[in-house]
Amino acid sequence: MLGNEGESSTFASTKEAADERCKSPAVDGDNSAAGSRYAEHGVGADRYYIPSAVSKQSPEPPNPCSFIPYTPSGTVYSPSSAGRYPSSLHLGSVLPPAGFSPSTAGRSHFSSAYQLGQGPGCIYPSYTGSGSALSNITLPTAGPGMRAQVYLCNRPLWLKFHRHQTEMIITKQGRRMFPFLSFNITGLNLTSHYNVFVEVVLADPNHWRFQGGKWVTCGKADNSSQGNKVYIHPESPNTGAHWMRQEISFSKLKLTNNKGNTHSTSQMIVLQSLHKYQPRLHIVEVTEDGVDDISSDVKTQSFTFPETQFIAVTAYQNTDITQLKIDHNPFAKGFRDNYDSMYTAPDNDRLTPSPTDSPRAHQIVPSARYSMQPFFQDQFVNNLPQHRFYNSERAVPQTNNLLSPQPEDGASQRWFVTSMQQGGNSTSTSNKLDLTPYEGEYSSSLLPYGIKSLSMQTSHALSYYQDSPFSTMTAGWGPRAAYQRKVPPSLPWSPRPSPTAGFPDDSIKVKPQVEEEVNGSGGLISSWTEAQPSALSLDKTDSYSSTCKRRRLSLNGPSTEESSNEIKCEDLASAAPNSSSYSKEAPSSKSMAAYYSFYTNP
DNA sequence: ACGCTCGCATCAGGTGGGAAACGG
DNA sequence: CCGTTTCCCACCTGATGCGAGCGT
Repeated sequence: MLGNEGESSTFASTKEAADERCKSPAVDGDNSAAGSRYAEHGVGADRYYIPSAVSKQSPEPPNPCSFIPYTPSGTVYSPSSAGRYPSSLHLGSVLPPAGFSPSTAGRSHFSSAYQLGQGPGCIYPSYTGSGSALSNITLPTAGPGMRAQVYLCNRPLWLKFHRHQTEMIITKQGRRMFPFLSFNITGLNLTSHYNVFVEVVLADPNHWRFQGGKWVTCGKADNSSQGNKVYIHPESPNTGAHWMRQEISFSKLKLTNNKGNTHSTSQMIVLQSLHKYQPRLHIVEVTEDGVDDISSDVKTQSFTFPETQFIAVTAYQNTDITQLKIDHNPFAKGFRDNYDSMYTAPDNDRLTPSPTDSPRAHQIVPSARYSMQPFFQDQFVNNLPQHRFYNSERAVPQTNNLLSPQPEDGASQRWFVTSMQQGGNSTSTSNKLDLTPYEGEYSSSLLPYGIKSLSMQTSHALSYYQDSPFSTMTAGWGPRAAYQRKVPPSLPWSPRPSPTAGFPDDSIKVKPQVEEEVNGSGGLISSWTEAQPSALSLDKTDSYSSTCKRRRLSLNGPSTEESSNEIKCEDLASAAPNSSSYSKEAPSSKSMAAYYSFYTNP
């Protein structure tokens, strides 16, 4: 479809910066992204980020370029990533420590680390033939502003969904995404103006079908689809300072299958059911009047987060996804059988949900909510989000990473291809792998949060938003107070603590898996892949499916418990490994330190 | 008396489920 | 016949408006 066709072309087509985009960033990003995507998934990608400049400079071959600069960090990953995905994934997990420790170092590190960049090939577009254009595009190191870093604010939530192969409902009138895309951006020129928009491109050349409890390919994707594939952030154009001041949320973005709707096109992205898509974030420097600066191709930067890929559906296929949506989407509270329990018992829900749920909150928290300041962001980013940050380059880098890890780019590509061809399974597997590591990180943080928040009280008033892990962080910060105020009243559930109690078990259970995964980079992958299917089935049966069923069937009485357990497990598992990494990372600010320590300690 | 804050009610919009309709 | 899509439903959130209470 559109996306595929050419990212470059797509972009070009895209109104705003089509021209420019074509040239560069977009393309690069796409490619890179794609590559990373398949190879690493989100995980790897997140972790690895490359300087935008680099990535842009040379998408494909570029990798080398981007790489070079970041090599150092790259090296770190390379080992891990080098081998294969798994490794990369691991890397991601691993990297954090190394890269993270120094905030600054961390960044560079990340950049290199991030494979996310994904090579052109990875993404479907690339499939079509990626673009040389991309590769050609070179980002000048461009000014300071050019080195943008993007952090996926609600990544933990995305990872949760990604694990089960995210599904997004598309309706005639348009349906919002959930989780929705929310980013924190750094590295822009404060005074320069940028257009920020999301493009959704075909993630692979397959048509998907849900059979036997899992997604399998069935035929080729319909590339002929037409319709808007780009959603421009309503606040565009705006200054770099504006974009970096707070999280950039695309919560209003709607997905539709109604090609005929030209009116609402600007607000809706037209997709085809049962096709897999990959959202991409594009940042285009424009003139003050919002006109793309044609003169500078370089000014376009693209970011792809593999964990945000999803399959468009008109009705949910996987009950796990349905349950996740219900548990985390505030608007779906009405479908929570154990609504009460969720608050009381399931920290997980609360914890996870809230953080995740309130992607906004997450996002907001870090930036807007707390009114993070640059330094904070850096810290934040460096510490936690590092993984998440991507430089525009990052995309390339990712590829690089992939490449790096794998000496042969081609190999990486093959891998991608294979995965794609394989179908959901392979992809899913990879995803899972990636996810785990990341999740671990996040989850770890989350869990603690959850626990704390619960005890603290927050969530309630805060509801979804508060939950965000950051909230905990916040706790340290001023904001928290506010939350507390509200919470008390609403919080009937002092019980939260209990949930915590529950964690231990889950955590323990989970840990083993995580460790295994982490340990063998190569092994991990394999294990994951294998696990996935089983894992999925298991998970479903155990946690989600049970939950789902319970909800619908009310099979399991204590659905809440199950759900909570699940969540906990995930979080905990991830947390454990990560926690260490976090602790390792040096929080730049005291608050951060406290924050981390807080989580880690538990 | 004026201004501010808080609480309640209302409305618009979003969500998944289920059944019906549609198409191959 | 089967899979997919569409429509309607009940429920929930969030934003907004209005009024009451309180402080200056």
